[in-house]
Amino acid sequence: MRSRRKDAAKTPMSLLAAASDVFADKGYRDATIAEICERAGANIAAVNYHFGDKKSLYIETWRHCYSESVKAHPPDGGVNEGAPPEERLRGLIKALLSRITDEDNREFLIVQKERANPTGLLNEVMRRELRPQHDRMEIVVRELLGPGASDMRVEFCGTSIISQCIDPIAAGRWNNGGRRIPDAPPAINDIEAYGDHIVEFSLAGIEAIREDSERTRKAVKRRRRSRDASKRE
Amino acid sequence: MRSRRKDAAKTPMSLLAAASDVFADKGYRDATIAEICERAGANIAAVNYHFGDKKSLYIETWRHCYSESVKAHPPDGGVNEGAPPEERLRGLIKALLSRITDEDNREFLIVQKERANPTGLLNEVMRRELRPQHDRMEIVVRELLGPGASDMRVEFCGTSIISQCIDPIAAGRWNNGGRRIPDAPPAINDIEAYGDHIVEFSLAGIEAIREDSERTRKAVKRRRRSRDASKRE
Amino acid sequence: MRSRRKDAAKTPMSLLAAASDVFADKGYRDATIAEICERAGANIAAVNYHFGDKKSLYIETWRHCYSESVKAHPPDGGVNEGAPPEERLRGLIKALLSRITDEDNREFLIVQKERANPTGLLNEVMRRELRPQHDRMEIVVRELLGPGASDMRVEFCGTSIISQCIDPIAAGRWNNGGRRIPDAPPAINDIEAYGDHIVEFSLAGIEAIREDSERTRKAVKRRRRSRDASKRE
Amino acid sequence: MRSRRKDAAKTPMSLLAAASDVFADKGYRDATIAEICERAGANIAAVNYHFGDKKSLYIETWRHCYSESVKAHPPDGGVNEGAPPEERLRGLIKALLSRITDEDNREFLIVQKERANPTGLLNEVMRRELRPQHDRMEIVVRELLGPGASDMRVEFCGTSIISQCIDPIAAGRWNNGGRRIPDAPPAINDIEAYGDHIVEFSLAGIEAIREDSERTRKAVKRRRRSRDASKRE
DNA sequence: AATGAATGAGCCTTCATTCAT
DNA sequence: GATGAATGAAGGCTCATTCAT
Repeated sequence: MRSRRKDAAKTPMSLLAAASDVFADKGYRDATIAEICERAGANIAAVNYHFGDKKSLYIETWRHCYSESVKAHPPDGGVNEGAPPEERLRGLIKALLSRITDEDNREFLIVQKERANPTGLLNEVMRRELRPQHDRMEIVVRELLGPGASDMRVEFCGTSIISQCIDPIAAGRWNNGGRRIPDAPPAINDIEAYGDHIVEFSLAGIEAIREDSERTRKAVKRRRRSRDASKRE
Repeated sequence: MRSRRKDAAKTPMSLLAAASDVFADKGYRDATIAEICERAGANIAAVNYHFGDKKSLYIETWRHCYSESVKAHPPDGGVNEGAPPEERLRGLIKALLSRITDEDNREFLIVQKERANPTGLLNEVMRRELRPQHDRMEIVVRELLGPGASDMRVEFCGTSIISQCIDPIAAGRWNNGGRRIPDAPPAINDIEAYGDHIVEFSLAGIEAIREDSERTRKAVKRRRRSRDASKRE
Repeated sequence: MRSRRKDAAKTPMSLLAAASDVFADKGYRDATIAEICERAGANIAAVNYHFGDKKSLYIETWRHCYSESVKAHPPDGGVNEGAPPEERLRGLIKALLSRITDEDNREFLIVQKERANPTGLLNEVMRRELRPQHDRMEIVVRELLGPGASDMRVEFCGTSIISQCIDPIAAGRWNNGGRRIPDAPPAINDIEAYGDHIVEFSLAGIEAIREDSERTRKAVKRRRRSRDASKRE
Repeated sequence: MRSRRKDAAKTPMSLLAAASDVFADKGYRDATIAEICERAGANIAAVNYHFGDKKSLYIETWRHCYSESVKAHPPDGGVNEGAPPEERLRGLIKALLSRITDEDNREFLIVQKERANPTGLLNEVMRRELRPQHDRMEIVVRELLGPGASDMRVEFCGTSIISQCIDPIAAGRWNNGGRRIPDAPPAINDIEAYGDHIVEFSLAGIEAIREDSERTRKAVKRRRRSRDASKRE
């Protein structure tokens, strides 16, 4: 007979694991407590007993998945902080892609479902994830754009990069075991190549924006100077 | 009292309108026939009478929204087919953005919900939309990349562009009446500016990929020539 | 254009024909007005318009089927009233069998359904059929059993004969187009042979009952006489 | 208040009992889960909780009724296997009659309803009952008919006997608490006497068929012999 | 005379949650 | 600490019937 003490925390963990799968697969509403308990090999009352209600389980499940996700995928992609911004950008992109394409990662799937059918339960908790991700991206992008870039330009570039990573994966537009809708838009077969593409594509995009940005600033300066001059006249 | 006969086609239209709102807001599963009928001012059996069942109403609703969406937003953005590819790209991006940020457009929201929680009911019907969209993008991108670009590079660039458009909107990361999650990553306030940004960012990205692509081809040629030469020796 | 006058009675007849099929196939409860109207090529309100409600249609349908059934199958089997009782019995049996195995006859099927799930709607109307059938049988059986047979013996013999005819057909235990439950008890392939069998089997049965009946009467007489004798002593 | 735990198996049994009554009374379609639950003193969701759905409850109910029926009415009527066939026939008839007239027996009523309005749900399960019943009858009948009887004659005699038992009861043509259609054909008041009648009637019928059968065989032999003789000449 | 849109009651089923052990 | 029987609200769907033309 197994020790009761040791198994004490076992059922909640099984429930979390099962809930991760089911919530990731079906979203909050379509997931049923019955299925979660069954997959966890637990009683149907186990969720309410251990977590209070479905909502709390949902939040707890996200936390669980998020912490596992962070553990498995350091957000800097293993690139040193002192590395040149191009390398750090590559690190961020690679890290993001590898995180959201990790087949063991339920957290991204849950967030995607939540994004489509918001329960509002993860609002508070998700900011802990999305905000820093964006901030990290912003720092690198700002460095690449140069000190003269406006906040809007920085944000736009950050959005461009993150969107390129997330959208095709969120849309299932990549070859994940081949279980995609046939005849749909082409899937991404080679995630690594796609990552390289994003880096190359985005660095060029940023560079163009930077040049444009500097041109604009000079033009503004010029305008301002000539205006000042005309004022002085 | 209003005439019943004259309103013959009115109830189905009211149902479609109500269903558009509810499905767009809650997705297939969370939407209830009761709410749809109530909003349409119809009896609870009206859906089954006019559309057979919830599934058929769902499909019909998407068709309805899609046809309205296409009517309101021609996919070429009003740019002539003979225009230079840069202009046509700008047209595609503007058209896509204006379509999916149109507050009267329920079709995009329904597709996003369907993407997250697939019912499978729109598979066949959605291909009619997604496929052409992708194809149109591919044609312009291929023209911009030049004849030497591989299929994969064309697909990647197309994906990059479409993703930049869709993802921030899908994520609600734009200022749509201010009903956004507070303290979330920054919203896009100026959709028009964001569109211009995508065009500039992406044209530069494509140009970089084009140059890389041509370099690669030359390198391959060089290698081939030298290999042939060494063979001949 | 067809004359309206002539078609005046057409829809009710179509409805009766369709209702015959559907009621015979599914019974009162499982039959739906929608299906009946659809099969009749009539509007869904036609039943209520022409017959008032489902119940009235049901009764009217039975009447319709019954009168057609009687027309097609004279209950004496075509045997002359002056014929010997054995021949008249054969006539009754043949007539009953041919009526209830007639594939165009819906009346028997409706009665069987009504028997299993009584609506009570046909009670009054069915007596017009069942009573005379039983009475006719009783007359012949009484003649065969002789004047000394008790009412109970007459009834029992009548029941025996009618049951042999009805039950296997009601149970679908005959080869009606082969659409029977496989591996069920054997079906009757040759209805005519089965009819001959019933006649032979039943005549012998009646004869035995008759002999028994007479034996009993004599024994009773004997007992009565001896009892009277002992009384006199 | 009664203990819940101890009553663990009580609700399903109550449901089965209530379902037996309701299904026997109204058949599958007309029976409602609401009524069954109400009669069982259970919640409306109890059926789905304990049996999954209405169909499963139906099948389980039949199984329940059938096993109770078999327990209460051994099919041989308590007659020893070594007894003469006349006695064994009497045993079969008495057993069948007592089973289907047992007022506690719901199984027969359910089968009759199923026979009229087949759901198909009991097909597989009913063969387990009908087949053996028929087979048992066939064995005795064959013994009584003698070795020369054709299969068809055996089947016909078996059908005759079983039909005499079932049909009047199925038709409600017996005095079951007086709740019969008034003015209908006469009811069987004395089931025991009717059983005796069936035995006497049928034994005579079988004997007649046996003699006919043997006559036929001799005639065939005679014809064959004379044909052979004429050939030899 | 006849239609078809519309109704509302009722049915089966699902599911998160509670309760007594 | 943990179970599983039981609950009740709610959802989708069917169908006989009604109503305004």
